[in-house]
Amino acid sequence: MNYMTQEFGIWEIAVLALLREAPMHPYQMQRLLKERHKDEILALKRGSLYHAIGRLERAGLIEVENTSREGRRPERTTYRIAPAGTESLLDVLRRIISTPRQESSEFMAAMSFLLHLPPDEAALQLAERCRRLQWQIDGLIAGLTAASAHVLRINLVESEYLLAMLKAELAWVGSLEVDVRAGKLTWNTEYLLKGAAASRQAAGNGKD
Amino acid sequence: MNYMTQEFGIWEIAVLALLREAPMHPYQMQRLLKERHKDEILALKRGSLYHAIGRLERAGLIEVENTSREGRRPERTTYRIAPAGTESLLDVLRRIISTPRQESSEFMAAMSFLLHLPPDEAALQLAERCRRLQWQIDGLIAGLTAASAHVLRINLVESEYLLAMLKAELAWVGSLEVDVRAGKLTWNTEYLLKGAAASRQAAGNGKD
DNA sequence: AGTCATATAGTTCATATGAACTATATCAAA
DNA sequence: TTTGATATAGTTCATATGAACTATATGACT
Repeated sequence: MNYMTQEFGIWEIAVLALLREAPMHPYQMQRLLKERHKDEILALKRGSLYHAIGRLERAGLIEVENTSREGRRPERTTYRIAPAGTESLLDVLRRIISTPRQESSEFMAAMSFLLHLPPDEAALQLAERCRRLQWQIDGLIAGLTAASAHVLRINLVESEYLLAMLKAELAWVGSLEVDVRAGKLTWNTEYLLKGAAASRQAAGNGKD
Repeated sequence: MNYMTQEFGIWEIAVLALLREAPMHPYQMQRLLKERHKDEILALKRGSLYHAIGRLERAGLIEVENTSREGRRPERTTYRIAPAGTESLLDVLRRIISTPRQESSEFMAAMSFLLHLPPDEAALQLAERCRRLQWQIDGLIAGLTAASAHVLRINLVESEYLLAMLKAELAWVGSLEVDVRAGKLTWNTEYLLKGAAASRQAAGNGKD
């Protein structure tokens, strides 16, 4: 009933979704995703496409329809989705939507170790992030406004989501910066690093 | 001035940050991160730690302090941070904080292809996600409240960030579900898939 | 005394990733 | 007409990832 639903990456989902529209060859998938600006938003690296296709084929989720050649260009292999592929696609979509997962982000890591920067430096970088988030938001809004004239809303939900998340992040980062600048949140890097080491030693350098 | 600042993963940052507190061996890093619940929030897989350490050592950012052995257990190698390591750590932190990056998430991919599910099914899964997000939020708030009694706020910022993001996601997913349930946002999967294929063919099956 | 779970400490290996490369065709400008 | 940019279409290969494995020690419980 579910085939290999676990090990799905983003490329696998994209490939199955595209092949559900019509059979096509890998290069066409790239063009289509680019045309629809999904490549930026999903951060797809083209080099990984052919690997994903290989995996899907081995799993029996897609099939070769035919191979053709124009002039002396490389051969084009056209794929189509298999019935199992459609089922798998819907399975993963259901699972991903229903089940939030803790995906690790660089920024969370940086926040985890924020105390390594002195407060004034931290405030500076946070302010810069705010500026760039605002640019991104402005750009995204412009794009959404332009697109909504000729694209159905269902095809823009991922951008709406991204926009909501960027706005929330901007608000949070902004408020953190304010707290740091106002001294409402502050710290002493030297002290914390020494302190942590000392308390660990006091605790017998071992178990908590 | 900046050494290999680009290819830093989350493990690299964690290792440098920990070694800045005191020299220690890899296993102790794991324990410390677990003790501080950073491992969950950063989604660190322990198998990758030793690889990260190898890279950092080759890059000259950390150094072996000594190796010891207790009984017949495997050897423990204690590392310390090199001056270049401290600089690199601060460099990456500054860069990551100041520069938002589009990191690709599963959920964004699912939203990109939401039209593959029929609207009522989509609403169902979105509702389930809301429920689980709410649990996560409740748990996180409980954890934060408990921790704030004996942990400095600077050591909890990443959880505050996560909380803000989860709340924003819950709000957005909730409003999307409402829109779908109310028919304010709806779609016809069959029609859209056929339509997309047809319009591509009309456009000469090629360049846009 | 024996078994079971857990902590200690790290290694191996199959698989995944993505930057760079290969090679041709086409069109525009100089 | 030669150069240079871009589109076409996919492959290679060094490196990264992480699940599973190795092997001992310790304490708990039966």
